[in-house]
Amino acid sequence: MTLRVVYCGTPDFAVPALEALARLGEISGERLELVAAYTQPDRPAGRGKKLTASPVKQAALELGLPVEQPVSLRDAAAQERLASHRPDLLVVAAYGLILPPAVLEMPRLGAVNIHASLLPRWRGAAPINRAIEAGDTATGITIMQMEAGLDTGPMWHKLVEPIHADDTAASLHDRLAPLGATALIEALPWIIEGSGAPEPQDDAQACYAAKLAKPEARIDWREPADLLERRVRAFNPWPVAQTEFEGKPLRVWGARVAPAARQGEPGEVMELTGDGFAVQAGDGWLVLTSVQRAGGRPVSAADFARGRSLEGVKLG
RNA sequence: CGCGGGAUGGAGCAGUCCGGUAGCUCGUCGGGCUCAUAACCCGAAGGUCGCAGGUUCGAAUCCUGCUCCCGCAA
Repeated sequence: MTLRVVYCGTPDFAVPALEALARLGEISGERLELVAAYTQPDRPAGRGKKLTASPVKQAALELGLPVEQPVSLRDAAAQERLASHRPDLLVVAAYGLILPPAVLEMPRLGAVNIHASLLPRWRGAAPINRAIEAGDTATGITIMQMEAGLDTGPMWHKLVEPIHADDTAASLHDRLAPLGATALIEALPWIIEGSGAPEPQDDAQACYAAKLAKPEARIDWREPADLLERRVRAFNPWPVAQTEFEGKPLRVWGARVAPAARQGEPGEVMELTGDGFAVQAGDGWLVLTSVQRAGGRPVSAADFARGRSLEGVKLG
């Protein structure tokens, strides 16, 4: 008996699970065969707008898997194409395309999703970032059976991962991505054998992780320092918390909260510290420790402060 | 050919438009002051100004080509 698996994913987060599946070989006495990788179409990206393949596509090609990149799975042609792979199971991780009911019902075992939060908390597109922004002390991975709603399906498995005080979206992502692979492999036997029923989500506990948008990266200095500090971490590595210095964007890669020794205008540079410089926020000071101006590489805020007079300058 | 910024002693920058052998804030090293100090004072070392070519009496500065780094946009 062979279990035919189609993998659907796009960004880096989805790569470890794909590679883990490829390594698996067999599961529950069945031969596991990855028959195709679905990923989003190549997009113009980077300077020069060169067409760029998604991380999942690159990984799939290295694994020698057939790659499919439909623009949508809503139309009959794309669905027929998928059916031609005769999947027994769809494994989905940050794919970025909507899977219509016809697709979810096509494989014998349906579709399972690797989601980077402890559902029902943080359903949606940016669970890692929103967990940090909200100040959660733990998050994790949920393996769930997909249904028509957005991340609403019953849950097969969860693994918890603590969020450290200095975690950025980047560092947390790098722990969750392999954890997602682990969780998937652990849950796979139950899914295949249908042993035990997945646990339904309690909708009353649900909250949504809205997709990140560039405009919200702009720092509003009237907001409290502790929230700004969390956003700095939540928006690293993208879109990166940002303010304005001398009329040009200044990205903030690192910051910490400090009590206000004096009260200034929101955005005003209050004093230089050993590790950077303190800026007046709505409540308390935000000490910037790592910044990057347009055209430059990220530098420590202490370095940035050398060769400029910053005190009294207003950011914003 | 998407738009744009940058490359100057160990670090961060100024100087480039208006060519004339390099400056600032730090760091480092030596000395001094001090009970003491990441504070202060004095002094020193350290740069073929990204690479190659051109113009010129003379190029960090002007022209051409190249390499590398980065912001916007996606």
